[in-house]
Amino acid sequence: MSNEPAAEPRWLSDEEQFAWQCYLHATTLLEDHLDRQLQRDAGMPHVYYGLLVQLSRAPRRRMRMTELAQNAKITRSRLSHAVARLEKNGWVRRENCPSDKRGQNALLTDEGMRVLEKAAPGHVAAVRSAIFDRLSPEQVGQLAEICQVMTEGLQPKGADLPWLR
Amino acid sequence: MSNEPAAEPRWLSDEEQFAWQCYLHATTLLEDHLDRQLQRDAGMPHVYYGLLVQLSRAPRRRMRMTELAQNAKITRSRLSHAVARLEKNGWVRRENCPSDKRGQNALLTDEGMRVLEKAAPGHVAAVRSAIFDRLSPEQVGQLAEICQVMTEGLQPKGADLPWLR
DNA sequence: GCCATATACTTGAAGTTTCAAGTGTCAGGA
DNA sequence: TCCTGACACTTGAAACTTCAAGTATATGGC
Repeated sequence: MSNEPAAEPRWLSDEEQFAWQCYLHATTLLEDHLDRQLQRDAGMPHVYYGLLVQLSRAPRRRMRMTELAQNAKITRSRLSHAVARLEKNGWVRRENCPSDKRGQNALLTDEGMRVLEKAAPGHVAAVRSAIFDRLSPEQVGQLAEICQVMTEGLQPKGADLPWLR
Repeated sequence: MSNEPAAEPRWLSDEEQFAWQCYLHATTLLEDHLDRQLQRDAGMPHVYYGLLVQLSRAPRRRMRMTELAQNAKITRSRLSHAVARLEKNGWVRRENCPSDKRGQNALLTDEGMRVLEKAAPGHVAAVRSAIFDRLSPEQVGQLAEICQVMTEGLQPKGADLPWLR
């Protein structure tokens, strides 16, 4: 009968509102902190660093663009721009995908690997001191569980079709 | 004796690494989701919406720029640009602070209030369906606790001195 | 083979954020 | 009073992200 955004919105309870505020503060402060740390120590923002990490873990240090974007949870467009920048730095290179002429692989160069290895200790230290050195093992488990639930809600079933917009 | 970034970095354990991955995925997907939802339904990104919310809750719907920036956990510079944009939309106005000629108040206009009220239900619904409708009450408490701990680590003691860079 | 549609990726412009540098005001002491 | 340094905020340029549109290849009928 009705197709509207809900007759009466269910507002957040006090507990929920509080948790939401805490969440927003913590996540923005952390992202900010990591961005600054990496920009200072490695010359790139956090997301770009994440891309290098993904590539470093991939089979031959290379990955299809779309797969990389999916793993990093960013749009293809954003990845295109990011790789363009990383390529300019000489940390990543593109190569044509042999099996699909539409496709491109992004691959981590030796220099990119060096940059990554150089930046990693500082980055881990930052993540540690912000989170894992402060939480109990139970809390780490709780955090993982909570985030998994959230991800499920945001990334429907098959998670392939309306992929990110 | 040594002043280096740590002789041997303590890497993350498997559990920690897993939790970290979950965290990154969940937070980027959520921020993305909310940005799109609000951009579509209210014509502004999530952070800007947060600013309007803060103002709507302030005494006379107005607040000093610095205080607003602190509450929202963003830099003053970012706030300046954001308010400039919101002002152009007619949702916020600036006024000189009577007691301090250096200061400015940002204040929510009636139109800004209307936009906010119109957007709020959809936003709450989005937050709900992504988080609070999926977590148990215990998990909500755990999340708040975890985020509080993180925030403490990122926002030192007095939290006023080296305030955000 | 040919067509329609889907997929893989790129591009340019507009919007947002960061960074460094700038203006003007305040507060305390010489 | 006149400094000096701190504070409140702004500004412009560069970097990054988003959005919509574009190119090229693949795939599944017909």
